[in-house]
Amino acid sequence: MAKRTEQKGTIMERDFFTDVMDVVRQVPRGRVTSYGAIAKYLGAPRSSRLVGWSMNRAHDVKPNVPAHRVVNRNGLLTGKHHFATASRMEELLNEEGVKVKKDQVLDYTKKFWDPAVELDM
DNA sequence: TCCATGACGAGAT
DNA sequence: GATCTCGCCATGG
Repeated sequence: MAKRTEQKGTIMERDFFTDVMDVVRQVPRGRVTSYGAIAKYLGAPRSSRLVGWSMNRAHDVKPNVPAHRVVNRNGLLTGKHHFATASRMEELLNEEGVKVKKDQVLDYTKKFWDPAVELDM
């Protein structure tokens, strides 16, 4: 796990990007999380956009990053257009048992996986 | 250097 | 409950 800081402002002491990748890789199969949840876990609850920014550069990262398990706070597959094909994200989720309807994760609240709760705190 | 943009989110209207 | 507005911070023109 990446080193974190409670202090807002010193959060970038370590690659925010790497932190995001680390958290996303820990999302279990069949579960999803949100950009905001990750941002919050990393100590930057207001910087969810940075999470999205990081995800944009996650396609090349060596250890596979299950980016399809990250959706926005509404359980909407807002990042599907950044995958190889627009249907790739939905396919991957379905394979893991996460049903998707119209870019919307069904039972989102049940499938939701909050790192801040599931990991430590 | 200033401005617009973005896989977002929360609060206000 | 649908929309709008603003905050966040890195990037690119």
